Parts: sequence; C-alpha cells; structure tokens
Amino acid sequence: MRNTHKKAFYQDATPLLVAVDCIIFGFDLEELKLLLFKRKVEPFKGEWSVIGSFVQPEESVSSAASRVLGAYTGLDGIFMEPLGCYGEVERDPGARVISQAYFALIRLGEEEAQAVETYQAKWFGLSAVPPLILDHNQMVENALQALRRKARYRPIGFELLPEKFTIPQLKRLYDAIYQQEFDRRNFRKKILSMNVLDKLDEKDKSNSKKGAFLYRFNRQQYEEMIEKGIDFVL
Amino acid sequence: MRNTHKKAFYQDATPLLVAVDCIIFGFDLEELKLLLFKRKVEPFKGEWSVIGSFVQPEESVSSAASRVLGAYTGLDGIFMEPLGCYGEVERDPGARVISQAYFALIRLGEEEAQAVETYQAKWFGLSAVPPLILDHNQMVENALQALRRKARYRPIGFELLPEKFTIPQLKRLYDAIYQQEFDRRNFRKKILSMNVLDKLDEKDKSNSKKGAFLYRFNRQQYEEMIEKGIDFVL
DNA sequence: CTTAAAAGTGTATTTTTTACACGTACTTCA
DNA sequence: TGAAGTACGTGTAAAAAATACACTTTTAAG
Repeated sequence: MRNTHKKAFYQDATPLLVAVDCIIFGFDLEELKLLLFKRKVEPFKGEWSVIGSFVQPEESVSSAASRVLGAYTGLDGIFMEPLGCYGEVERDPGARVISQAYFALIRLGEEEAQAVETYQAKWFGLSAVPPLILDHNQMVENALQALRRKARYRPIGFELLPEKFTIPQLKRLYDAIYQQEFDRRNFRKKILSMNVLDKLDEKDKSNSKKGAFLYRFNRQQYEEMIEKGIDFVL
Repeated sequence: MRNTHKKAFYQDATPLLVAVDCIIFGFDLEELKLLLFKRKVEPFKGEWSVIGSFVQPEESVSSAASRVLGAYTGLDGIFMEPLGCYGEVERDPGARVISQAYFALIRLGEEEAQAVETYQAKWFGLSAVPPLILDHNQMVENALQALRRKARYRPIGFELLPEKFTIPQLKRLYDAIYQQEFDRRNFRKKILSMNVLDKLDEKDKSNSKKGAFLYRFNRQQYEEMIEKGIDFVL
C-alpha cells in the first residue's frame, strides 16, 4: 500500500534492478584470499563469481549486503565497506542491473569452512583468481585497490586476523596486502609507536621455536588517538 | 523488446527507482562554494537540494550524472567522481529511491551564471549551506570529506581553477578546501618540486601590485610522474 | 620618494623514514 | 649435551621530508 502511494510522486521514472555484490577477503596467516562462488542461476550458471543478491524493497542497500554476507558465511557483524557502483547498461546480459559492490574482511578459521561446504564456494589466492562473470574481475581489482588504500589509514587489517595475533603475523598480512616485504624492525616500531596494541603474556609458537608475543588491538585507544587528531598511518 | 527478453532471467527481483545526485563545487578564487537548486517537484517543492535525476534504462549511472551536470550548468566534460550510494529504505518519503551521489568540480566563470539564471540555482559558501531536503546535507558533508581526501593525492584541485592560475591562487584554494592556512613558502616549494606546473611569462596583477606569475598544469608530466611511481602528495 | 602589500627565494631545525647490526630464546639433530 | 639454525626482539646511525621563519623584490598609492 505504502509503495503504491509513494510512487504517485515519481510517475515518470522507470525502476531498475539493483543488486549488491560482496568481495570477500580472508587471510590464512600466509596469503590473502578471496571467497568465490559457483553461480547457481542463469545466465552463466556454474561459472565463478563474487556473491550477491538483488536489493529488496524493504531493506536498505547496506542491509542487503549484510544479509548476503551473513547468509553465505554464517557469520555476523562482518566488517564491510562500500566499494562503488557498477552501472553500465550492458554489464549484465540477463537484464539491466545496477550493482553496488562492497568489500568485506573476515577472519579465516574453522567456521568459514561452512560456506565452502554448504555453497559451492572456494577460497582463491589473489594470484590465482579465475575469470569471473560480468565485471566481477574488475570489482575484485577495485576491491584490492580499496583495501590497500584503506588499510594504510584505518586499522582494518585487524579484521583479517584472529583477536590475538603476533607482530610478525600482522606484518605478513601487510606484506600480503601490498605485495611487498616491509622491514621487520621498522614495521614493529611503527605499529607499536601508535599505542593501539595491548601486549599479552602469551606467546604463539606456531611460527618459530622462540615464539612471538601475542597482541590484541585496542579499539578504545584507537578512538582516543583519533580524537586527539593523531592519524593511524602505516 | 530487449528488456522484456532480459527480464526473463531475474523474474523474482523487484526493480527500484535509482537516482543520481550531483554535489557541485566551485571556487571563486576566494571561497569554496556549492551549487544548490530550488526543487521543482513534489515532495519538498521549493526547498533547497543538490541537483539530481532518475537513471533511465538506456543510460549508465555515470552517464546519468554527466547528463545532469551538462543540463544544469551548460558545461561539457565536467570533472566528476563517484561519492557513494545512499540506500536507506525511508530516505525519500516520495518513494523508495536509491541514489548514487557524485561530486563535481567546476571553474567559476561567466558561463556558470547560466545555471543560476535559467534554473533557480544559487552558489552558497561552505559555511552558509542551508538545510537541504532528504539526506542531501549528509551528501554534502561526505562530498567535502571526499574532496579533501582526494585533493591530497590527486591533482584535482586544478579542476576548480582557470587554466592559467598563480601559485598564491592555488594555495588559497587549498586553504579553502582544508580550512587551514598553509605556509606560503612551503606550499610553493612542495608543489613546484613535483614538476607538474609550467610557468608562463604572464603575470596576474589582480591580487597584488607586484603581480604573480601564471602557471599551467601539465597533465602529461603528471602522468609520467605517476608512471615512474612518484606520488602526487600535497 | 616613501610606504604598504603581496610575491618570491633561501636556510636552519625538527621530525620521520629508511637501512642495517646485533643479541635472544628455543628446537633440532649430530 | 651442545652446536646450529631460525625466527623474534631491540637499538642506532644516516637520509629524507616536513616545518618554521627571515629577508629581498616589485610596484601602485599617497
């Protein structure tokens, strides 16, 4: 009813299909990965794609993205950022579809196997991304650029790590994101100088005999830092 | 026909109204300004808003934005960047409308009076922006943030200046964008060190008795600089 | 012909980034 | 059992970049 009433205002305009697409990154403490799905509908059924859905009339665009993320990973409260609008007329031969893309960051652990099992999904290393349908390869490329841009100025890298992580693990993540090797010692110096990490008493020995101390991101201190006008810059 | 055929694929999805909105910045060599329009349609007829339009089935989203910019300023090839998607369900009481916002930068000169005369438009200083309809004030705020973010790493400031400009004028622009006074001498040093400005033999005396030399942005040298991996950073 | 006002040039200081050397803890294996 | 290997952790010197600030130049106006 309400919609019928509303439409009275903008009679002349033509509604279009609107979708959200989610580019999902994960990090297995070695390599940056991308979660891709085998498409279940025509056209292009069976081909690889990022995951998406049409936006429903009763949900916001960002809720649609959250819904998609929740549905396909079984996870809640996943970190997600808008990436951009893909609005070419002929981008989807199936129909005129405008897509708003998001990129999401998730911690790779046990639970994530769920998506891989339940849906025909698979984690791909960044250097092994297969050809995707439509403009999805473009989206992935843009998502990676956006991730690189953001990770420099916002502490979003932590979204890809377990709650407790070591400095060397964090460095490996940044190495993976920027495809370059940061200096071990300078990296540590810089990140610690920002005072947003709490050092724990535990060590992680999975990577070395000596073991590396575990740290935890302190969001509160980060916010205080921002309040004071100090930037997070890696 | 084609559309009818296409729709066969995504039967279950509901099309929605999609609009573009353009946040238009201008610079009069003194202050950063915003071009606002008196809305001509219900709801909110007569109130101030940024300019926009619905996206038509046969045009891309970015073409729609270009169309709007061209139509309301009489100018062609205006610099424009996507800003983001505004997709809350209840953002427009007139209907469920998803808006993709763009921000645009134009040189303030004589031609621009056209918009102001033909349409009920007006340039507002940034500190005097009136209450706008819907979430347009939010869009304006985000656009300003985006402008600040971008202007630091991309030479987009030049889009707001005439082709020939002086270094002090460029500085005043950056002062206006960032709402802070940069050091005259350091600013000059930095921008000149990037070698993307061609010094001309003419002087502009509108601002001082001595006159300041005019410069021109050299896009080619800028691209070469980027090729070499050197960043433009102000 | 002095003054005022903005433009232009130079330099010293501080801060940040970069490069790199050494000591430590703990496991493995001869 | 002790030597070797490996990743972790700390410190320091040099280079580069950002910042602060002083002085000179040009020219219209009084």
